[in-house]
Amino acid sequence: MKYEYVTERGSLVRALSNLENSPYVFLDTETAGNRIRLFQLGNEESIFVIDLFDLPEAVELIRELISRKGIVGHNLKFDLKFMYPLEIIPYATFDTMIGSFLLGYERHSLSYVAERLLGYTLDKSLQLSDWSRTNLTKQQIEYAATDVLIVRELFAKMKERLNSIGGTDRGEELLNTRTARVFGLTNPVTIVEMAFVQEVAKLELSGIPVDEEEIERLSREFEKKLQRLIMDFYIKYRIDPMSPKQIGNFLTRRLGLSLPETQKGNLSTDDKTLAEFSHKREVGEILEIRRIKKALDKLKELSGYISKGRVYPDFKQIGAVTGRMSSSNPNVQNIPRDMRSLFKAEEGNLFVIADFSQIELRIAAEYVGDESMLRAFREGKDLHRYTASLVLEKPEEEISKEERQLAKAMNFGLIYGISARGLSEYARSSYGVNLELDAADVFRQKFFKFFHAFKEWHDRVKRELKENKEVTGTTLLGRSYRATTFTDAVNYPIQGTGADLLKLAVLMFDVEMRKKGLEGRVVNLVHDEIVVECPEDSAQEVKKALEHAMVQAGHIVLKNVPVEAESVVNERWVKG
DNA sequence: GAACACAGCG
DNA sequence: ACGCTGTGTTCT
Repeated sequence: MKYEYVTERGSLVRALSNLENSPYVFLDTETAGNRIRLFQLGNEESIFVIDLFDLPEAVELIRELISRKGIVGHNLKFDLKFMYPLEIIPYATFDTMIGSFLLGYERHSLSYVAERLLGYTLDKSLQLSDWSRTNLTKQQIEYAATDVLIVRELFAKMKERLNSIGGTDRGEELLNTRTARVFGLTNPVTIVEMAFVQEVAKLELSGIPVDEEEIERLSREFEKKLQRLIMDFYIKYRIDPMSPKQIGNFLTRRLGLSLPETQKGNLSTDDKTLAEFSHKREVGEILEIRRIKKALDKLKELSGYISKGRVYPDFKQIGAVTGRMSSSNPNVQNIPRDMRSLFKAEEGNLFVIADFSQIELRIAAEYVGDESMLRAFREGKDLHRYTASLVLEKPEEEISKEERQLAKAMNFGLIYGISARGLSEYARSSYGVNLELDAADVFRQKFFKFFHAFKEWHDRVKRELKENKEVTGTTLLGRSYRATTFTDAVNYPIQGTGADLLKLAVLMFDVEMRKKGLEGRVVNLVHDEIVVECPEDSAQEVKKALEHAMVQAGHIVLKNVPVEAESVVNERWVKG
């Protein structure tokens, strides 16, 4: 393999000028301790391994080069998180790991993808070797160069495959972006995901500010409270309230409750099952203990990750096959609504909090082209109320709260692949609406009579699934997935298009902020919601920029239905 | 250590 | 009924 180990100023200058001949460079880094030791940069002909221990001044030159070049690498989030603090910011990004996700491969490590696409077997044992030693071994340097070589070959293959993904007439605007032009990409969702890598790196570097004192105070308070409740419960009943098994037996024997069975034949004691018995003292006590326990778990989770007043979660850019992100360590996408006030902007800053309203239903209406639902959205109707009035055949003004809830269950069922049984179950457990099975079926049929395009869509998916055992779902920006069950097949394009839209909105927000010279950073993303932290003086302008970006993104993805974003400015992460 | 149960979110 | 992650118990 041809590569050059660069440790002197003269060869550095030659190397970097050699890299000028292409709009992008292949890049990898090796880190020692907390910083970058090696920069491996390559083009189609050459690979240079630049040692920052010998050449600290290379940072300036690399910064200048990279600010004008796209970079191609595997899992670039990792490298970018070291590069951003050095103010090395690429002009565009292409990540072969993200490519692997988009092409639906089952694993995404460089070695797996190289094996799968190139037939190579990689030895990664040197990855964890000592990169801080003064003199690196020849093997280490060669190993460092190899990754870039592999990525270079992967890029060509992957780009071709990604560009051959067809099947969308949306997002033509995206062909004019840096990412599309630099790398020659044509599939809109590929363009979005490749550009989005930088957003995820920034998001992780930003972290989220928390009210540390309040979290610690509540932790202590809840800890004490829980200890007491558990102790009292045990003394009274000689039962461990943390054990579902013991609770199941206890409630059956002592209170004579007949509980349904779980998957493994135990007695179910979950919240939904116990809800109807909550008036009984023992059940009430269990539910109270569970409530406190859950809150304490979340407090502990958060407090274990606080560093200088912020938590720094890991975000997976593609955490679900649908393209949604996920968050962990800590998970900041499942914070209980009544605990969100524990997130507090830094002194002098405020949060701007915005979400898309009823976005999945709007997407569904457009996706299947259901004229009656599209019309309802265009007329600004409350869709749940509207559905209730159609199905129950009475004016919208006369729809009760409970009836609206029922219709809401039906509308959601539509997105998840409705069944009469599912509807009946869901209506009861989530909304406390009692609905017999045959009544549910009548409603379901009526529902499909009014939203006829949904009926046709469901039938088409069922038929195709029967014939081919699988159906390829495609989002409005061209993300695709092979579904093997009906519910997956109908849910994927809807949830997936929602993911497309959120990511595009964040990218457009970034552009908007730059254009207006505003300061502010995205600190959390929760599927249809964007949380930004910015200086308090500019919060109103940032709010406008965010709303604008979200609606503009909406116009790119959805052509036949209005998209609405609701936003507030607040010191804490609450909308009220 | 894996599988399950439970609970939080969209 | 769709998509996630964290914690604790229970089973192997």
